[in-house]
Amino acid sequence: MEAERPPASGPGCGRPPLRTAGRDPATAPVSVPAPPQVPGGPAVEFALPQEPEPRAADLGAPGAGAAGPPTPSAHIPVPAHRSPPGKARLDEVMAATALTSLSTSPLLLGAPGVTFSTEPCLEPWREAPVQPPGCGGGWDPASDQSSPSTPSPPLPPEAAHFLFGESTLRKRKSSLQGLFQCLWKRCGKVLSSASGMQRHIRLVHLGRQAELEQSDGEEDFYYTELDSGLDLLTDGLSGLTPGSPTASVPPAFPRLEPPEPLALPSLLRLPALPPPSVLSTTSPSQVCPSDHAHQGCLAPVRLEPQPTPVRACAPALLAKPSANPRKPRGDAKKCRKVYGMDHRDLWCTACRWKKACQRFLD
DNA sequence: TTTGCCGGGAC
DNA sequence: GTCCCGGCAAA
Repeated sequence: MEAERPPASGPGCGRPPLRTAGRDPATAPVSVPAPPQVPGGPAVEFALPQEPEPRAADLGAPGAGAAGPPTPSAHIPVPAHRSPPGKARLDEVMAATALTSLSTSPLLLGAPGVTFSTEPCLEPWREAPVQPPGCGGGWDPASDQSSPSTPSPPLPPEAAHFLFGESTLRKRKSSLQGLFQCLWKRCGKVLSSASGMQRHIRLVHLGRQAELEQSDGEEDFYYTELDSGLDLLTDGLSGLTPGSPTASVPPAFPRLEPPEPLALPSLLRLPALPPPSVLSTTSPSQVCPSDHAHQGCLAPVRLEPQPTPVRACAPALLAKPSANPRKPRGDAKKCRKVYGMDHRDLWCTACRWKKACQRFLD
């Protein structure tokens, strides 16, 4: 009787299988695979693909195995050939950028980047126009159960990095560097100061008055600092320079495009509940290589002047997990199953109390 | 239908 | 604090 207690509170110490094997003649049939969940293997793998995700990625990147070769080293190392760039190289890159972004976003083709004014509205071009007036409010009436406008505090810092960390990082960097390039399509203007660039964007692209000092950082999304930005930029493009310009674009800023053609819903759902473990165990930069469906980590995101989507994702991300904290239910057999109803006294306390099993953790 | 366990109540 | 259980949702 008293021997029972330990395992309940000490997850690591008590391993039931021993007991199971010895004393469970009756329930034996069921308890065969008691150990399966022991290896940490599955847990880790599961982390990323919460849904039939992997397939989406495959679809996006046809058998060519796009994920294979380029991704891993794509965004970190900086090839040597890039060092002596020169203006010509810049122009190339810029041109390619413009071209590619144009080809990937039909929406902007129709509307030369004027539609999204200063409205903080979340992704106006994407969301259905039916959205209620206070578009800042709920993005999806159906799933919006938790407070939409005020994301719950439990935002894992890593997640934040993953989402908008880029912009903040960039800001930090930009204070050190000198050239800033406008990322608006067909623009590519290069200025020497961030403030100048912001003004340029505000005036020329956003149609704002320069007087409106309140730069909410939105402009930051539209330009990039050349030294650092170029690397990322060219990294994204490096693959295409020689041959087909449009070929390798997708990986650059797919963040705006859901991995699946079905688009929006899946995009918003994606973040549903990235097990915190994943986020914490892998640094943002490492996440991508493994699965470029997460392109979120690629800086070039900002290549396209579509600021809001980036942010729009965040609230969705945050809202979801808190909305349904319930665990998916692990595959591990629980005390109930292992010991059976008639050996309830063998269950861990949690199981006895109908709480989450503490002995057979998932 | 079974199972895991959340939420909440009783003690 | 421990203990129990109604009831929900996933399998």
